[in-house]
Amino acid sequence: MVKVKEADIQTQEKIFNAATAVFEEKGFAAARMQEIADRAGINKALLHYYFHSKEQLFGAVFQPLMKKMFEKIMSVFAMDISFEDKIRLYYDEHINILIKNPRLPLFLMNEISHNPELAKGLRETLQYQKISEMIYKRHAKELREYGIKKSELPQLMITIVSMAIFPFAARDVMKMVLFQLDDSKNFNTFMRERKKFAADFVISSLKNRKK
Amino acid sequence: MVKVKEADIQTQEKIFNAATAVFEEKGFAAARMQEIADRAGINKALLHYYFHSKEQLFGAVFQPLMKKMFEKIMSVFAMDISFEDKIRLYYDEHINILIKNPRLPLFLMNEISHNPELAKGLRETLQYQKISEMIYKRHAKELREYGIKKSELPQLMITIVSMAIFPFAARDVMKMVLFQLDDSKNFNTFMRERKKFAADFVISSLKNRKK
DNA sequence: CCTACTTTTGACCAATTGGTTAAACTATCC
DNA sequence: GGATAGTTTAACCAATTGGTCAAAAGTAGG
Repeated sequence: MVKVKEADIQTQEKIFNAATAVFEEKGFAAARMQEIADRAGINKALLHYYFHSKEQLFGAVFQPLMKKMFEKIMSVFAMDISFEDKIRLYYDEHINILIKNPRLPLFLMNEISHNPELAKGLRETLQYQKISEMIYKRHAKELREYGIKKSELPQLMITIVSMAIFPFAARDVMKMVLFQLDDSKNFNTFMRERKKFAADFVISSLKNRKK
Repeated sequence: MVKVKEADIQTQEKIFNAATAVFEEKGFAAARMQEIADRAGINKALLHYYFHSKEQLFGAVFQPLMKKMFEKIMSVFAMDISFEDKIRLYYDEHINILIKNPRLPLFLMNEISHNPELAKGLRETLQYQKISEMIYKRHAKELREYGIKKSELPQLMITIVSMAIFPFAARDVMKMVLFQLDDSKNFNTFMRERKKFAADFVISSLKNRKK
């Protein structure tokens, strides 16, 4: 019988965590297997004992991260609350997550752009088509009132999402241009204030549209 | 006397163009000096004859790209037209540029996040403080009307900019989730339509703010 | 304690990579 | 047309990197 001892799981988990950290910090190309092994406190040979290759390890780290992030984005939009509440809840929840994982958006977007294969699973996982249909049905009245045509839904969704995600991707640029050098408290304050600003901004725009 | 023959300039330019393409495609870490030499149609030794090291070559490519892009963003906001016209002009011009250089935003943000030193020159180049003061003075009436406090100007600016830039950073994800596989015409159409959508969205929001 | 199996390690390897060197080539000036 | 200075090349090098291997160290059951 195959034994799954505690040590196994511990080691595999240690590797997984170390790999996540290193890949997220450095990106796939600049990440070093040696550094992952070091941070996991193990030998490089043991690393290859648990994960055949760098590619495989990367995949094991990347796929769950990607799935978790995109599902989180979509889940709010699938909830049974008013469109206005959805927008407020989305900014609140997503910005909270991103404050805890500020490097994630840039990491995900960059790796996917260098290897689009990585995102192949997303279509089935996210089922944008279905969610989009559902949103348009559930909020038919509001969206008609706002004058948002079905064909404009992608524009609206991307607009909403970009206001939360973009600042994290542009984080270091913003720190340099808008704030004092490497003061990350300023940035987090900015993002916490942004929850309300962004929600108000979007809702205000929708309520004022000329149909 | 130091001669600057045509061949010199040609060679240096060929290297510069090849390096720009390769760095932008692969990123610093994954870029290979050999590939840059190949694409420039020259020897790897000659590459090092014109640019001592990979770092130096990267700097020579990166700095002008970064400066050009950020100055372009700022220049529209410094013009002497109404705030509403500024917004429309900004989306029109910047999205046009980005359609021609779709990889640039992700490239710039990613390299800066991996090496913040790269953005050190931006503060003096962009002079956000000055431009921000100037905007607030020139559009005092409009901004008061919109109920935008001085402290909220960064939120507004980031909002405006994010709506144009974010889709390019998330390009491959969007292609996968929203559009058919690798059909870049769809994406460009989306972005051309976005010029109007984004401008209308921002202006509509501003005009409807509760002060 | 002995056997069988899994986990861990140190030493090692082949390929890649950024970078160098010395010689060949080209152009220019006198 | 030869000396001088800049340009280009092929061959080479040292360091790094992902990956392997065989042996050692643990672990559990009988």
